[in-house]
Amino acid sequence: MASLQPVRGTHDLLPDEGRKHRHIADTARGLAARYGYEEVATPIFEFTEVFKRTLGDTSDVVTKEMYTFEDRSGDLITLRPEGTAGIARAVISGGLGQNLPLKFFYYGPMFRHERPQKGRLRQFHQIGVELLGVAAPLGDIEVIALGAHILDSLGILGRCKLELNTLGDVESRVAYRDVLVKYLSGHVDSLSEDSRERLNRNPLRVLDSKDEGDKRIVADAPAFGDYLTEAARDFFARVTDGLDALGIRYELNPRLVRGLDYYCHTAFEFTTDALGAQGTVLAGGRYDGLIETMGGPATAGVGWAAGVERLAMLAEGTQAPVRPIAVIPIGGAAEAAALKLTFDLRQAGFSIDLGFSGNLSRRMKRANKLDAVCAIILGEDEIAKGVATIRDMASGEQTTVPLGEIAAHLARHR
RNA sequence: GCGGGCGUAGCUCAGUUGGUUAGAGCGCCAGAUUGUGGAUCUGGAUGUCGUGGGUUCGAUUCCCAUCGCUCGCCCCA
Repeated sequence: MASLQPVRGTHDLLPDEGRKHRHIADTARGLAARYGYEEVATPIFEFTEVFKRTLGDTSDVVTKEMYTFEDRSGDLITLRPEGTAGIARAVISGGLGQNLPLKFFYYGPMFRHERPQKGRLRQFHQIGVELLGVAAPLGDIEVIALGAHILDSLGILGRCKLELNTLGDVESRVAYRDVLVKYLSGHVDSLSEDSRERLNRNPLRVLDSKDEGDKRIVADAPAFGDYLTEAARDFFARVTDGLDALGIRYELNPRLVRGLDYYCHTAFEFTTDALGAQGTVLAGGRYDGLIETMGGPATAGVGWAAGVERLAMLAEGTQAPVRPIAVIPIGGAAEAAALKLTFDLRQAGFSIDLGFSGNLSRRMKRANKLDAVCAIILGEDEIAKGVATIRDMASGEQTTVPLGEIAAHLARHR
């Protein structure tokens, strides 16, 4: 702790990158609103139990990545590693289930104690949406369409592909889990150590293993598709039909398994190969059992989350900084007048930069660096005549304007 | 959590086969221009050579540890 370094895996969002984040958040928020999803913000910490219960005791996120601490009242608190659990909790504690369906958008920091890498931080930001109370495939379709729409608006849909799978309903999963465990148990000696562990805790995850040996075994495993109930199969077919109808392209990936335990039916993931090892850009799925698991009424849910830092690395656009008008006093006598003019113009809705010090040349340089649209120059000559000189920074053209008419003269820059 | 690479000015990087004053470009500051920015020219300031320890007459250079970044594994957004 000798040197002043930021905590590992955290970093400062300075103006340049901050504007990029805002561009992404604003784009997403705007489109979400167009689909009827309103922004909500839940606390960034919750009782640890909220995440333990919802994410599942077997997930890595819960077992080794949470920032958990005891607060001064002895409560066990966790910094949220993702957004869905907090929203589900809010739905229950606020009795929001009375007003289904609920359509929420969120944006904020998340915390996971992972090894930092490109596109993987310990404090990172996610945008996400949750649709609660819609059990029909139309919900899955809408949520995926919104995700695709946002990626498209950010100009990165073309570099992503949508992978899609179904995890079926509980009945399907129980049936499949049995045959899968039976099959894998027959090959237990050839499985990787990780997968042997998964076999006990969460066998579906073995399907997702990157180990070459595991892949060979998995290749001959019974297919989940054969064990789907008719209802689950039909549900998934209606989702894919809907995507087809909207012209949203996808690839079926039977190996796509979600890391968090609360998912069922549709699982999807927009991935890219432009980000190295961190290929997932926007991912989510259906989680019908979640709210009930937490002690609320049975409530259907679908949603997704996307990493803002990852989106920022892919997206080209950014929010342009505000171009100010520079007010430039020359000499001590003009400063009082400049101060007053500055604050009056700000009240009138203009974005004004009043350099804090320096002579005319220095202040002009500052105006130029800030990309000011124009400079209002106030010197002794001007003050004596009750006017100001307004210089258009692009053309260099200067006009003399009476002090009382400045606001009107600048109206187009408001 | 495991393995590989890297760490020199605000930024991008050169360099030192261990030896006195560590460099460039960009940026920054000042001047040419005490009432005019962007271009140009001139000058200037920068650094505990990531940190701590060891070897050595001497370490930015070699060794160890540590922190950070990075790539892969893992996990995921």
